[in-house]
Amino acid sequence: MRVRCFECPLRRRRAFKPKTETEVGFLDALKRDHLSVPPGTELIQQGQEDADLYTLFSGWAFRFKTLPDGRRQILHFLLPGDFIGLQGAMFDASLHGVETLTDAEFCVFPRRRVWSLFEQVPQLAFEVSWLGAHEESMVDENLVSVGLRNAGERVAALILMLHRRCRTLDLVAPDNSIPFPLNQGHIADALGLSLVHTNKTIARLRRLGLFAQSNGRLTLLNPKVMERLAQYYEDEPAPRPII
Amino acid sequence: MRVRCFECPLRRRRAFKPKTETEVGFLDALKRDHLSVPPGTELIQQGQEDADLYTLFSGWAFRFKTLPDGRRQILHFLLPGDFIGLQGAMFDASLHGVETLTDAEFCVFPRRRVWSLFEQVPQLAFEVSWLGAHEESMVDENLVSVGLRNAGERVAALILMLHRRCRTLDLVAPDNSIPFPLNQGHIADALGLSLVHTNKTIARLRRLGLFAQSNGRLTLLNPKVMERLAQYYEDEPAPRPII
DNA sequence: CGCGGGTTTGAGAGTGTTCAATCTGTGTGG
DNA sequence: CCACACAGATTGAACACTCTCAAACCCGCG
Repeated sequence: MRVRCFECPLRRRRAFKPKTETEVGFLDALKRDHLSVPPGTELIQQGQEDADLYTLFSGWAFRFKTLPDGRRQILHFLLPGDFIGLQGAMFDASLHGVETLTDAEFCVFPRRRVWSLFEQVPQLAFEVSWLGAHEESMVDENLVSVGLRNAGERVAALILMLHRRCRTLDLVAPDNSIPFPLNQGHIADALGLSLVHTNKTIARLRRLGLFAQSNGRLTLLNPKVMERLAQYYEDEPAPRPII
Repeated sequence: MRVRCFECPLRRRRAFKPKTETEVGFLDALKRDHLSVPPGTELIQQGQEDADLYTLFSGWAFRFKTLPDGRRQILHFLLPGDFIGLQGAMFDASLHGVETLTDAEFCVFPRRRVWSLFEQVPQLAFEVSWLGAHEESMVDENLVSVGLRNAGERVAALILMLHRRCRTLDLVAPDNSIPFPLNQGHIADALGLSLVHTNKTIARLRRLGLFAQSNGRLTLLNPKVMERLAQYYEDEPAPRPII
């Protein structure tokens, strides 16, 4: 079922900067479709040449690359409000794939019309660039984890980052828990660790009482120690654009 | 000494897309300064709040982040034509530092005026976004290296990537050598390896006859084997924008 | 009840790290 | 011209972290 940008409930959350009527009108005209897919759907395939642009409306997904021999690296995780496919729209082919972790909905924008956005609504073009720069900063952060931190620190940093992102989206429950649809394979592929070692590391941190997991949710039990362990500190971000 | 955009020799190289007179005129008006600095200069500091935007006009540099305890991760290397500081201009503070590897020159653009570029010259705004997306794709690639490849594969992939980038800039000499201002510390910090292990890995690949180094240059001796080792294959890129 | 995906555990083999020294080439001051 | 300082490159050895292989285990589902 179609969701009109005028009534978009996502945009209204306090995480996002408000838009003018004109901007919303333009986006509503630009939006080609509203897509619902199950977990494990490959929204964009690595190498795909005609990938459209999307905003993740609900659910979780991730961006990844695979090597010829099949090894997979998860580049970063996508949460509601994230803009998807800018690289694909700029280059001939998408250099990465995108796959859903949960049931997910997407707003679909035709790739042909990106240029019209730059031409006609500079404010939206600026926000697209902002989102691109923001995505890059998250990849930067992941690269720091994988390049500099050991297994325990990486797991801690990943969980803290996801928890912080959920906080800005008001997805944190009163008991400090967040939805957590990743399995250990995803975590391993995101952190550049083997599945077995990821498992043992998670078990160790859990035994240390840093966090707990149950029925698809993760509860932060000791953020202080986690932050010290991962050397990960970040303040509350200001409201961000949404396309 | 000031270099006017009208006479910019860099832009004329075949690596870069041509610009209209209007675009060049706008950029020439936007350009505030032409900066020359020695090797090891910190052009942008991590956390700096008023960082301007730059185009690397000549020389090499790199973008990096450091953890509170001093460990440093190099995010990616900058070559002539690369656009610097978009993240810094979009956010309150720059989340990374930028440091030169060689004598280098930069075209300086005031951060206040980014918006005017989006507002007045959509084509340039589009190209700024293109460059941002392109930079992200390079960080993606590095993350794949650090997350998935072992030491030998990482070194091979890094050298192949730098060689390919030099090729597009016509920096490859007839003997297949490129300028190579990185020391082993930089390589280690870029690849997430210790200095000692980086040294031993480089020595091994050199003994295998894959490449050679002498007086600040690196010669690719066996690209085929390198590509197979690193599983790194990439075709010649199309001309790209330059700001 | 059996299957499959995801999780857990143990053990041995490596890859990569740390510590500590040595070596080399270059530049500086006497 | 030599002594010395210094940064970067190199080497060896012991140790630690992470990987691979192999096997169980758990749980929801047909």
